[in-house]
Amino acid sequence: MLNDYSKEDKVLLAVDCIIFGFDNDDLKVLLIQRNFEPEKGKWSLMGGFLKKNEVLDEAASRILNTLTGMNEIYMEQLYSFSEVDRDPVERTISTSYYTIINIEKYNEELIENYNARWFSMSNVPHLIFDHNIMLDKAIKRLRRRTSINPIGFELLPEMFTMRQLQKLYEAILDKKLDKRNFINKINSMDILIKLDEKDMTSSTKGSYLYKFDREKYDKKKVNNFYLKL
Amino acid sequence: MLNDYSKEDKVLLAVDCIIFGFDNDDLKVLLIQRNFEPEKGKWSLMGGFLKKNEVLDEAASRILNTLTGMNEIYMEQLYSFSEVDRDPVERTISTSYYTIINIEKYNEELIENYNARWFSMSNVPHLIFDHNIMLDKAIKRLRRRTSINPIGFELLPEMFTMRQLQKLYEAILDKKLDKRNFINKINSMDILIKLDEKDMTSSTKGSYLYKFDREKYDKKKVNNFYLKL
DNA sequence: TCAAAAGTGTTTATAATACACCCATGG
DNA sequence: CCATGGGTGTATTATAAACACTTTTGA
Repeated sequence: MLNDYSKEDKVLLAVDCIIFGFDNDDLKVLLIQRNFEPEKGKWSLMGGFLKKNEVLDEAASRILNTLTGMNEIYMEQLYSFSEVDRDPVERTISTSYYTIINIEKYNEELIENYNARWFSMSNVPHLIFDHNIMLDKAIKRLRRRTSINPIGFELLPEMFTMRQLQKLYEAILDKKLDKRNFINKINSMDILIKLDEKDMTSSTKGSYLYKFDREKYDKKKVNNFYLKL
Repeated sequence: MLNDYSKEDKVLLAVDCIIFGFDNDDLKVLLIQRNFEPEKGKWSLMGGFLKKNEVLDEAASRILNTLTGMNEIYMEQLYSFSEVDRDPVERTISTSYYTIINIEKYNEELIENYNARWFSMSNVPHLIFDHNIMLDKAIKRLRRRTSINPIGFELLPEMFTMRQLQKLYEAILDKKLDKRNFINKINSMDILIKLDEKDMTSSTKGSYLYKFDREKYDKKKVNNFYLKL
């Protein structure tokens, strides 16, 4: 008995990227308007096909880079979608990835090439194929993750105020959080450094700036600290 | 601009199944000893290739059925593994699925055809390819899931004692639980029906039998009740 | 001087954990 | 009559949630 790989069916393997962004207020998702068939003119997630010598993580990064010009952004694998007719052209399996990026750091030009636009999560259009399902799964996963692992490093300026951080969490979780409870919680994790500087742009009083303590963060991450919000 | 699918690389897409079982004491995993190349004679997860007109979930069920004869078992997609050289014969992506079954319900004959054996989790051999990594990811996921969603329906006889249920949780989580706290926790979920019958096999006093209240369970499941153990 | 956002602690409620003794029965 | 596993409740601790007033300063 021998496994003869040659008689097995091969398939196309696509990678679709759910790119979340945060603009100080709102959680948004980056969508492209397809200027190619099938479904030309419709909105869609950015995607591409896995190449022969590429692992899925690399493909996801490549696709993110193609659209935004960004590099070295952590992307997390979400799920593999395999409905037989999900792509009308040809049988295609899609492994989806998601990430959340700083909305101000993308490359405008690149985005324009793809007719890309940021959409508020409350205002997402109908997407091609099963992309709405992917997006829905991604936001649920992002919320669950946010409650377990602190996020934010990549999504905020190097220095940020507690208020910005809180707004990020509120945008992801889609609920208001109590200011005092939030600060207590974050402080109890002990992974931020409070700076002497203040950010004066948001109020007359100004608010203290913080930065992440990467070292402490890495040490604690090992045990996956649990953050309930 | 048009997407020409024909110039894209196609790949083999495998599905590997992590089949956990529970034998009243121990959490085990079902492995096969390969009687085919590559890696003939070595231990491995049961797997197969996705067929042209099959979705991944179906492939996973088919593979489980081939090995155990079992049907209609819920399998959960775990992760897609894509290292370029993970399979030495040919580029193969593998989407892994896991499940946990009642160890007494499998079909002996089928299992023998595949030289399959149940291994205690504490005693897993070296597996081919990246299968040890898959297994590790699966057990972690199973543990996390167990803390969030009650499991057990499919893994226990229709009627079971609190002690059996506790042992199942202990086997999955790999830690001892307090008897009284466990019962309180389970009761607070309010998804079990306590029967008048007792199971007399495990002690002289006998212990009450319970069964799942499927209706209540389905109602509550919607909100994903949280069970911390 | 006032509007707008920042900063700050305590109390209450809920959830998790720790813990020990009696019960029933077959051998 | 005793060894074995089954059954039961409370007190303590830890975590989460609710809650309101004062501060600063530029316009």
